[in-house]
Formats: sequence, C-alpha cells, structure tokens
Amino acid sequence: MPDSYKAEIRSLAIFEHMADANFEAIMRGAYVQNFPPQVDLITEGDTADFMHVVISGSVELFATWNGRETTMSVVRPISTFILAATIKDAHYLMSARTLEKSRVIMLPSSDVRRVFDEDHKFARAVVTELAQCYRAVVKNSKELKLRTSLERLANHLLRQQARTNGAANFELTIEKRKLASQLGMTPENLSRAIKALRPYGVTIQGTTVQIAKQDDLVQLAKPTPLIDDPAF
Amino acid sequence: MPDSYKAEIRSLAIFEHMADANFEAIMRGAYVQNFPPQVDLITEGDTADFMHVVISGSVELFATWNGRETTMSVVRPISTFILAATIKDAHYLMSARTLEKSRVIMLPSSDVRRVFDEDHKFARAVVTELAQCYRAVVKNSKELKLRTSLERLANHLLRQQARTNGAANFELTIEKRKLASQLGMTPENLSRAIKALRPYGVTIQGTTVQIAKQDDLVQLAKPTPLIDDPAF
DNA sequence: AAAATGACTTGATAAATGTCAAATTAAGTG
DNA sequence: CACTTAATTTGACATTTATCAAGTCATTTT
Repeated sequence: MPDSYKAEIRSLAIFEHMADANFEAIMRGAYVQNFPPQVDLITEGDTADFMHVVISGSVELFATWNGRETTMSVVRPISTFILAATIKDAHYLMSARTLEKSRVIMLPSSDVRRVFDEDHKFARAVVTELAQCYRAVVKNSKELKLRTSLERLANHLLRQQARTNGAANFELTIEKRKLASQLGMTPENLSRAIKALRPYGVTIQGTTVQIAKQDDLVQLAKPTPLIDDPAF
Repeated sequence: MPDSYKAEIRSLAIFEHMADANFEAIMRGAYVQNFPPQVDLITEGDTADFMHVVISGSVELFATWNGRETTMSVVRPISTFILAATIKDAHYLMSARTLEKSRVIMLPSSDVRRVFDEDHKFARAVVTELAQCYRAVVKNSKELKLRTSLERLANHLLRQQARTNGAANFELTIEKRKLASQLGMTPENLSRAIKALRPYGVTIQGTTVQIAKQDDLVQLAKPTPLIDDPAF
C-alpha cells in the first residue's frame, strides 16, 4: 500500500480522527487494486469480506431480481461503500461494478470490525457515515414514491447543477441508460422525459445540459431539502 | 418514568449492554406519553429533539411532497424510530403519527448523543441498529424498483405470513389503504391486485388472508432473502 | 335501529410507463 | 477514413397504474 493512497484514505471522514495505531492496523491487511471498466467487484448475496474505498474512477451499485436489474447509485472518489454489510458481518445487498477505469482499496471487514470495537473515534465516524447513507436511501425512496419520472429527472438535473458549479451549463456524469435506471425508468422513457423538459428551458445534447429558464424548471421540480439536499 | 417501562426499554438491543449509569442518564430526561389514534408525533423538517420508542400500539412513518403523501413504514413495539436524525443532530426526514392508541417514550436526542460518545457498548448497538435500518430501506428500494405492484403485494403477503405463524391463514395488520401506500400503489390498484391473486389461491376477506396454494403464490412472488428476509 | 361516516370495491376512462422494432447518432476500431 | 459496434432516439403499441365517480359494505354515532 503506497503512502500516497494511505494519506488520501486517512483524510476520509471515517478514518480522520482515529488513533494512528488503529489506522495502521486496518491498512496492514488492505490492498489497492486497479480495474478496467465494466468489472464486477462484488455480487449481491456474497458475504461482505471487504469494505471498499473508491480512490479514482467510479463504481456502480446495482441490484437484480428475477432477471431485472436496477442501478441503485454511483459511487465516486473518495468514498466508501458496503459499510453496513461490513459492520453487520452480513451479505452484500447490492452488487458493484466499475464504470470506468478505477482504483479501489479493499479493507478486510474483520479488521474494520475489530478496530471499530476498540476505537471510539472510529466508531463515532462510522455511525455518522452510516446515518448519512441511511438518510440518502430514505430520500431516494421518498423521491421514488412521491414523484413522477419527469419530476425525478427535473430534480436530478437541479441537484447535478448544484453539485457542480451551479451554472446554466454542466455535464451529465453517467450514461443516459444508467441515469434512466437510477431514476427508476427505461432509457426510452428518459429520452422522452428530456424532450418534455424542453418547454422548461432544458436542452441536453450528448452529455451537455443547458438550463435556460432556471425559474421555470424549479417551478416544475419543486425541490426540497428533505429530498434533494444531500447535506440536510 | 415507571420502572416497568424502564425494564422494557432496558431489554431493547440498543440499550441492553450499556452501563447502568449511562442508561439512567438517558432515562432521566425521558418521558412516556399516551396518545390516541391519528395523532401527529413528529413532522418532517423539524429538528430531531427526541428519539422515540414505541411501547404499545403502532406508529406510521410517512412522507409528503407537493400535496402527496406516502407511507414509508409502520413501527410496532418494541422498537425505536428516528435514530439516524438523532445521531446526526439533523432534521426529521419523515413524519410520524399514531395509528392506534399508543404509548411512546421520548428520549432527548442530546442525551442520546452524549451517552453515545461515552459508552462504547451503546455506540456498538446503535451502529448495529442503524445498519439494520439502512439495509431495510435498501431492500425496500430494491423491491420498489424491481417488482411490479402485484409482485410487491404477493411478497408482502408471504413476509407477513412468515412473520406470524407461517400458517395458511393470518391477519393483515394495517388498513388496506395504508398497505397500498406502503407498497407504492393506490387503494384501487391494491383492490384489483388482490383479485388478481385469486388464481394463485389468495383470498382476502376484510383483514383475513388465506393462502390456499402456497407453492403457486411463491412461484409468482419469487421471494429472495436479499429483499424479503428482514434478518438477512 | 336509523343515520352518518369512512373504508373498500367496482367500472369507466385517462395518464404514465414499458416494450418492441427500426432508425439515427455517436463512439470506438482496424 | 471506412467499418463496426454500441448508445440513443423515435414511432407504434401494449401494459400498468392512476383518477374519477359511483356504489357497496362496515363501523360508529346518535
């Protein structure tokens, strides 16, 4: 494990305040791996032997049932995933695959759990992270149940805009068919939803989004921190 | 706070192994309240000043947006709710109301957080509980995105059956319109879905469910622990 | 018990969303 | 660049789900 990665990981919220010795204990069994795009990292149902940290690239979390598949979320640097399964010593509920060339650090779950039991600062940080994840899923669930697909798209665009520079023009960060799946619709439906946003000043060419009439889009989307603010 | 309640609360997984002094510290500021049905306990967006424990009755967690409302879950004795918001010192993401006459214990969030920082056993238990809640929401989200309303109903019946005695006959525990909302459909749609399950041996009269052809229903529902087993 | 209220069901219809196939565009490859 | 492949879009259509209105059923109130 090169020191440069170590420093990066150390700066993550969940590792930031723990004792050096404990951090080293976790890092001892950790290893970095580089993956090309479209590589399966984990499969739902398997036991959660590793906690993962995305250092570069991006990783899709997805779920399957009865031949169907849906994108649950996309994890970007620098963040952890599969924290809950690690802590509970349980099975993965979601599968993961790389979307681009990605660097991922794998931390043995048993080490994470052991240190968790010894280092209160780490435990505190894990809880905060977990609470954050929980709230993110709740928000997502609210969005799915309370909004139509058009409204979900409109709000996604506004969130994406806020996440970047807040300017009228920005880029989509994932493929449209993944976006469709994440928003709980088919690619065809997304394509039509994009056209339906035209009267609200939205133009999407390739991956470039332009929001010409911010107010109109906001009026349609009706964003609320209770669903749309990741920090709320 | 009567001792009888205290003993009940003490036996909850999240309080079970903590130090007596810390448990007392939390109980000192706690109080029990009895509510009639249909009383609003908390409103989404408010700051999470209390963690709640349902001692008797049942509490609906629901969310609203743009004039719409959806049932997120129903909490039954003895369990906590609004743990994540308490830990994060954040705002409630969901509202809560009693469905029946209910007894609820309210623990000041600041006390919970203080003890959390001092008592490692408690912290450990909180994390486990939170991870459990997280996984429950993920399962729910998977179900919403991967299954049709008919499949959701079929699986709900099987889960409900497993939760009770596993026998062919059992009772629905909530109103049908709440069930519909929880499953992400309208009451009318639920009513029709129930009829559509007839060929699979399902009869529902009032709140009584009969599953005459278990195998047929299972074949339709295709339950998986990754979505349907609360303990998985 | 009669009346009133609310839950549930049913039918008719509309809207939203999904499916399939084909056309188009974009991206990657030799 | 020409070729191949994959992603996206479009059109036609099917299915699912929601909406509205009316009716039925059950429960509570008086």
